[in-house]
Amino acid sequence: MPTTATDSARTARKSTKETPSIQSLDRGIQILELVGRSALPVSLGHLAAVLEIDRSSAFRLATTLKRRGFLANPSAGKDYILGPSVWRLSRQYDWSKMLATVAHEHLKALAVNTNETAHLAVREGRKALFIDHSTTPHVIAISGQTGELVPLYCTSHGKALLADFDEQSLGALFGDKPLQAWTRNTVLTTAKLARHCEEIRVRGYATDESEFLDGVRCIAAPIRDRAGLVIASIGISAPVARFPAEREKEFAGHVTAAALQIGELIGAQHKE
Amino acid sequence: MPTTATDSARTARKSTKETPSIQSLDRGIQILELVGRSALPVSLGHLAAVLEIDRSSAFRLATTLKRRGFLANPSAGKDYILGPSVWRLSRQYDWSKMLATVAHEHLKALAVNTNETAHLAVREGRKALFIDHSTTPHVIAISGQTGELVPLYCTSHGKALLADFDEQSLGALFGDKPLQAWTRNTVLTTAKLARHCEEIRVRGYATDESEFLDGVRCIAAPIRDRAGLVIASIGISAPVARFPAEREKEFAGHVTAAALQIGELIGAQHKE
DNA sequence: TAGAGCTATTGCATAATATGCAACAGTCGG
DNA sequence: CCGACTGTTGCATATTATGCAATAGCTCTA
Repeated sequence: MPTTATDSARTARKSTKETPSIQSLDRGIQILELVGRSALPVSLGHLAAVLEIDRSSAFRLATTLKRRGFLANPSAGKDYILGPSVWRLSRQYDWSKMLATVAHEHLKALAVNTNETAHLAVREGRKALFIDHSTTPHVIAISGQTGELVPLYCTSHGKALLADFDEQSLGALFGDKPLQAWTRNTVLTTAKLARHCEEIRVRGYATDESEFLDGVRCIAAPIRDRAGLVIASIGISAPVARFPAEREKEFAGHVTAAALQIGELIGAQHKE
Repeated sequence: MPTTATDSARTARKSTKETPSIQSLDRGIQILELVGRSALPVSLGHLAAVLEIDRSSAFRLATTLKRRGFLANPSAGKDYILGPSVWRLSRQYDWSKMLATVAHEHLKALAVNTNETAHLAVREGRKALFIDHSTTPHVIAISGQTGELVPLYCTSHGKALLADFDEQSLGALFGDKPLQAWTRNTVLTTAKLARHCEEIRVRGYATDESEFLDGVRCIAAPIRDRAGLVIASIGISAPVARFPAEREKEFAGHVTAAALQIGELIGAQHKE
């Protein structure tokens, strides 16, 4: 079995270090990934061909997956699609926990690199929810409360999360209620907000020039999944004194890099 | 290995008939299910205990799963939570396809039992989308176009999908635009619609008394996942001539039973 | 209708693979 | 500093997954 040797060699150099992977489980997962990736139902032959294993093996793996509800047969015939169990699993789970987990090290790195407080946020209705943060030992620090809800339209995280919204969607989201002015800089119209969003899409990051809290500047970048959808945001906050305009580019670099890395982690997929 | 013998015996008598299940893949899936079900991170020892396998085996299975991103370790330590891959899989997938698949046989059975056209629908914004249908050989039949979009507020499917909405949420959904009157019976206010919804929650099914198309009566029931959320609807349509009031109870029984069965299928989970 | 060519499915012998055991390492709490 | 616990690795064994080959079901076409 020459394939096996090559395979384990590739696997070995990977992440954890070198605990051997269980072959049949790994193959089962590959089947799930393959079927999940394909828009059309996948035939048994196709599975076997891609994994380079015998049809009978593919059949038995697929059958096991089907018994557990991870695969299903479209009404028509015998090709495979993902089953209800995958859905169930993802539904009953609190994903912000997972996000926080995989992103935590990057968050910490960002805090260290910039020497400022870093936050991780997701959208929750008309608010941004901080699901994790990492501080640095500063006398004056932006208090980062994980679990805190802040408005979308006047924070860097909020605006990063809105990056792909146009004026119409913004209107649909915020309704006709006027936006509350938190500081002199708060953006108050969806029209202006839409222009901000456009800029965010172009630059890759959002700013908050004391639009929510006086004396605080923030930068945040949208985290996108492999399909390009914004699923979260990562950024830093600092008192204006420590965040002069000339540092923006430097900070932005760190923030967008972190966002990209996390996005790739979420969308990560092993070869073969 | 006495555990193994007992285990395979249990597995063998299961569903599809008797193609043997692949042990290690099956165990890996059990781990996923277990971790997915648990609110708290799961320790290696716990995994081994529940599956009744050795700690080392559990470790190797979990490691394989982790390599593929199906498990992850919370920032803290070495316990397991579900990983990003599960999310990815569920995200990039069109679930209405899967729903149609698992529900198709029930849909067909419903059409046969009632001898009328049966439909399966999901909510798509402010519309109900028919994702599958099954007809019976009638001269006069309600044409069931899979892929068709119909209004939510004046169809049995639509109202079933709105079952858990109160007047406020209805207002948020439909805005202040007045509802279009399709027939003399169309419900035109969110207040009245909210009362319908309440009735649907109590009775378990929604009706359409020619509120969208004259001369057509429909019944539909919400399909709920294990958490109780409405995810789809199933129902039948018939010309008024074939659908006298006295048959409503009979039809409703069929429809709600089908909805329940599909919901259980979606939420299905293997023992052990 | 028969048959060719396809795909799914099952039987079986073999060897590779997953497994349990046992030893090791790392961590926490006293 | 020691003991109890959990995670991790080595290794020998036999269980288990695998590939091959044969069968069964299906579709298309001649």
